[in-house]
Amino acid sequence: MATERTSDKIIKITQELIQTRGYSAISFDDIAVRVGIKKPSIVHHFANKGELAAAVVDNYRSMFLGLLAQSANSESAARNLEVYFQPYLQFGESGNLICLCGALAGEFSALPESVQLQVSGFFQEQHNWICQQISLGINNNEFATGLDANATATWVLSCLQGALLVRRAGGITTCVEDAVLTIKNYLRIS
Amino acid sequence: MATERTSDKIIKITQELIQTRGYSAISFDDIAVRVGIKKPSIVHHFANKGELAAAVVDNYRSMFLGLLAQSANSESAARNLEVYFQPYLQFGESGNLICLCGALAGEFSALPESVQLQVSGFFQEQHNWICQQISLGINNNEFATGLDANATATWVLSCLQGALLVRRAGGITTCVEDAVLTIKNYLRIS
DNA sequence: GTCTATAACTCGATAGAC
DNA sequence: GTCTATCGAGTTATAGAC
Repeated sequence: MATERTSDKIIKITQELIQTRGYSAISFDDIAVRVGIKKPSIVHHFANKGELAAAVVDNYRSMFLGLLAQSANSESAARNLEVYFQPYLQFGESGNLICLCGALAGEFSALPESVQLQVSGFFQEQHNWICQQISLGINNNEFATGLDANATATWVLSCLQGALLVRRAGGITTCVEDAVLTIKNYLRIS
Repeated sequence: MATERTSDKIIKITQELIQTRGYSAISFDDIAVRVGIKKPSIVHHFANKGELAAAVVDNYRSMFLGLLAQSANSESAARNLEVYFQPYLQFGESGNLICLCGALAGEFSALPESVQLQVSGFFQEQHNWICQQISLGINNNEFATGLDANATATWVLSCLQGALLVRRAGGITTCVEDAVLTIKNYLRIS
């Protein structure tokens, strides 16, 4: 395996730091120490903090969509949603990780505009993807009848994001599993 | 009406700032300018930034519980939950406010311990209150049978918190209303 | 591509006058 | 209780050597 590129290491470490501590609370030094370089080397790869954060979110979005394109492309909406739940369940198991964009959403007004746009884009594309799956499940007769695909999709996204928040800050360990079970119950997935 | 005390003004302004920008991104100067005083005057009322934030959350918890004790003490769980939804719906309508503790949860690991304890306490007492209402509604035959009160309560809290996040950061304006409607559907409140 | 050194700034917090 | 003045630490970002 080729040695990981420095810029990729920076992105990976920064993502983890934002997921635990947020954007405003982390510094170039926090990142540099963990990557094993010095502060100015980060600026060589990313012009400033905002550009770095925007690149981190952009990478996260690609990863997320890539996973879905690869593993959630079956004709069963229920099976596709099962894949979708996995990252949330994994973050939940970690105990102190929340969704990257959920963390950034908490301090939204304090973010540089380029980061705000990336975060908004994440939520919108997630919403679109879920919406497509709900529609598929309704047409397939996999899900309960009479569902509003759009409203159901916003709700699914909301309760997964919120579950990670409440799990970590409230110490309520079953949050994500409870959210997933409730979603399945509501959609009538056995 | 008596003139508002400076310490109360500081708490009120700080709450709004955290709800929009988070904890790490705001400074004593941001607060002082809005209150109409200078930085050092804040330290006269609150020894340091952590103590101020802890006081803000403490005040928020009292306000929230006070509202519930006053307006949500009927024998109908459905009616009590209706009161509970109001602050979330109001934050949602504002467009850029989220729950104070939802904002703080996003940067949880970066908070001073005294603030973390307050935030954890908020989520736990909210969870307890909702849990009591769900149990009441089950015993009253107001809600669907077979509900797990504890898991349902975590889910209700999660999806309201998440709805505020997704609403603001994703620009999806119907989020909170969708969450409330879905909760009612799930519990079988007409 | 990484480093040392440092500029320019902002932060939380303190000292002490009024 | 509020102020001016300031400290010391930490911040992003830059300059320039290697």
